[in-house]
Amino acid sequence: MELSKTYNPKEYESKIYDLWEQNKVFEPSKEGRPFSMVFPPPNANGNLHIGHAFTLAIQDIAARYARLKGDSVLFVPGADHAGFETQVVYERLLEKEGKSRFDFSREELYSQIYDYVNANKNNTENQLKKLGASFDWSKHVFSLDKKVVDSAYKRFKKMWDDKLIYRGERLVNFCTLHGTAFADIEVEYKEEQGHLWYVNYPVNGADENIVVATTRPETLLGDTAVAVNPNDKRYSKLINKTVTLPLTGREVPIIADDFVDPDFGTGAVKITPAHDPNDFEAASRHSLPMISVIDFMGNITHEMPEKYRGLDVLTARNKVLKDLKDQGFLSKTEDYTHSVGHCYKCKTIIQPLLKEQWFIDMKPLAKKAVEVLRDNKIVFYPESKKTQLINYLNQLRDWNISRQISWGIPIPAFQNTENPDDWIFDSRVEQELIETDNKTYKRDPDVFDTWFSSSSWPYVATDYPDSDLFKKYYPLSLMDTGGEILFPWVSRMIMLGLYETGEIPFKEVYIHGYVMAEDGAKMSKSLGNVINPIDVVDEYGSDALRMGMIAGRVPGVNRGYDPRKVEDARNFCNKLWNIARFSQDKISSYIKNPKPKTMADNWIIGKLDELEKNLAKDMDRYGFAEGHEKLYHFIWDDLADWYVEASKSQSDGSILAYVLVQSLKLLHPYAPFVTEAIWQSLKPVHESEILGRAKISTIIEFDRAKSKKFETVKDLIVEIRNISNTMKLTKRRLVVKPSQIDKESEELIKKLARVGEILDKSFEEEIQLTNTDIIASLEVSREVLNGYLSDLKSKISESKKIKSGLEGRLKNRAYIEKAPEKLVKETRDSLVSINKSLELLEGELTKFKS
RNA sequence: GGGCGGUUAGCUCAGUUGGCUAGAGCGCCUCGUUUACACCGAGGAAGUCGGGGGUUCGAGUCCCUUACCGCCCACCA
Repeated sequence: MELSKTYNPKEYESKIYDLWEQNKVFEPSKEGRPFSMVFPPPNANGNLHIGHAFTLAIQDIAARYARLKGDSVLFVPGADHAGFETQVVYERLLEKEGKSRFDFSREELYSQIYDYVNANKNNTENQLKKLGASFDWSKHVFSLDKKVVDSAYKRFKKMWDDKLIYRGERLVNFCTLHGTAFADIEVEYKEEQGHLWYVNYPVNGADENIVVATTRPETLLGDTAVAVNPNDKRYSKLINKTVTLPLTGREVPIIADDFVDPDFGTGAVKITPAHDPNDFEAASRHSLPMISVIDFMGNITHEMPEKYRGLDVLTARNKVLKDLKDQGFLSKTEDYTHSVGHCYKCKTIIQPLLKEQWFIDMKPLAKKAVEVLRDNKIVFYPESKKTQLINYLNQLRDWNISRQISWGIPIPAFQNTENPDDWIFDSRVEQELIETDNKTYKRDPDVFDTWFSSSSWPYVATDYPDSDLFKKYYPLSLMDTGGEILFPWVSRMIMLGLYETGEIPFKEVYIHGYVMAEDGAKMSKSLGNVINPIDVVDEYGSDALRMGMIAGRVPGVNRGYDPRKVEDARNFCNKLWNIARFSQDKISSYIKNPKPKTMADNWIIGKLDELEKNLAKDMDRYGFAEGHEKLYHFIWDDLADWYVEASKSQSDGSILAYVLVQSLKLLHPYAPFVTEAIWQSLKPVHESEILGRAKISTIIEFDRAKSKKFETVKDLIVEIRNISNTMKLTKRRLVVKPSQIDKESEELIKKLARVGEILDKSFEEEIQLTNTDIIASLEVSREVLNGYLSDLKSKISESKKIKSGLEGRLKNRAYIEKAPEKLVKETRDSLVSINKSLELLEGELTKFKS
């Protein structure tokens, strides 16, 4: 096959992906140690972003490297229905048509969104294929697949039976625009400029006021107490008295509770149980009534005094303030900065509202998770993420799993129409009403939080509990995700995995940082700095994007996207391509274990051996960037710049073929497309039809002495090039004793250092070479030699500096005694060789003096 | 308030348990078209590793302290 001058990814990538799929390259092999991963399921509703591409790059490299090693690799793709997210996207579409979710029933909306998602699902899958994802597509899991839904029901039932699930009227984080509650972790807090208003509450039976400070004066309509610290002497005589609530005239008690900070505000705090989590807890402790002031639309409820009813929160606040002022209750106003929770989608202020919801008691689940983490049952990269996770788990509150949206898995719970406290579990969720024991039950209209189902991913994807898949591949080998879902996803997979299967869900966790925009800011549509990975693939190729993102990145740290790295990676692919182009003519047939003959042969085999071993070390600890750098420099520097050049004078191409074949294997995880494209064009040269299925092999034997000799000649060549370039030598004649150098070295020097002649005689004007053990010199003119003087002087002073450094160290007795013996020996050797070259250099200097 | 990360060449970043002359890519300068590649080749310049102190024979690496940048969590009447 004729290869074009530059590698054109577009010409090959989709064909190669088809080739892999048709040959079922990504199915787990029967033999080999199990290695398993699930890909964090992207939302089924849209396009992949750069973060997906990065996650995929990491995992795909790990998967392909495992296959290369001979592991049996299970790599499972998936898609998430992303309940709330997707419904928001769909509502935006409806909005464009002038409609809203209120125009449809729950069932209608669900089926519309289902059709919409189905139409978009292929899009995401095709993009993943473009990125080279080596998934076993036959194992694909969608989070609304029957097995996921069944598992959610089973788990809900089990938790219900274990009394881990409870239904309760609790404060939930409610977005009044979207009309749904959120988990604590979904609320976004932001610092905001506000005010602290001081309000007088007249104490009954005493001629005084108790002053409370508040940022939300409208909520005083729902106050059911005033609290002070029990040890606060200022207020001790008022405890158990009552106050008359301004504007409502209601009488509420003054209570004592430890949670009140005497130093904040006035040390007295109004208690509004229906709209503040602390107040809610205090009210529970003191059995106080809870009065809702704000409804689920964000307006003042009908239980409130008539003049405020139906007003939105802000209008109500202003009216309350005016009334307080007019009636003399407002004592003062201060500016105050505090943090306010917002809906992470629409930025509406989150209202803590009282609502009946399903909650999971997290304490026992978190406790088990902390135990396995403390026992180091799961290895984290970077390790610091484990500590962060433990801290998070230790302060975890109960999890609200009810969502008031249509798009999701219906909660399989039914309420007795006659008795609101009678709830039963039943999976007949397609019916709104069911009959059991002659009683009628009505389905809970809510759906599960998406994370409730996605947290079962590791064991659902492997078909827990009885499948062979589960037995072989669970716990998963590696879980890689971005830092942003360490808490919402990783933590819950650990807790639920332990709860349901009794085992950890994965053995290792790799947390990668975000791919930021070039300037280090977060990528976001509103800033217009988003990089679309598919555009990059179209321009530079899939391999280039992968390697460009991986290069120089460490786990857990956010870094900007660097287009220069992608471009460099594209060039690298082209370099490899051209090595193959060059090799094509040189190699004819496949020899499994060729014999290295020349110095260069032995040297490159030595380098290849070193590469394979070091790469294994890097990959064992998921050092993706380090591995990449080693491959890059081996292929570009050692193979292309030295071996290919040296081998141009060789007729036997068997070692070139061997090294190329092994290099393709080792690079394949990082650059699957270009390596496979080359592999396919080199058909007669290797044992395996498809590179994606090739296995790593032990590198053939080589002669270390010959390899070392090549290294010396290489150093000599570099020195000749250096002097020739800086001194601008046009004609290069090298003087060296025949005993110093053999025929093979001579050829290499002539060819690679562009030396015209190698002679066994002295010239009047010469520059002595000092970097190797070979005594040699370059013939130069008097003029050049004079110009060399300053170079020579700086070389000498540099060598002297090094020399004195080495001597200083060796004079230090403590160094000799305490430093490792090997190091001291190395220092002595260095000193010997620096002395030798210094001697030569100083000898040169005498030429100028004479 | 608590926790975490970053600060190394003009730019973007590596630097694994302390070890010798601190690296890479890009950019920059000089030269170059020699039977793969200009998405190229050869050579070169460029860093007192944020500041200060300490431990050590030896510190970019460990400890203390300080400055700046960024992230996360909790509370906020």
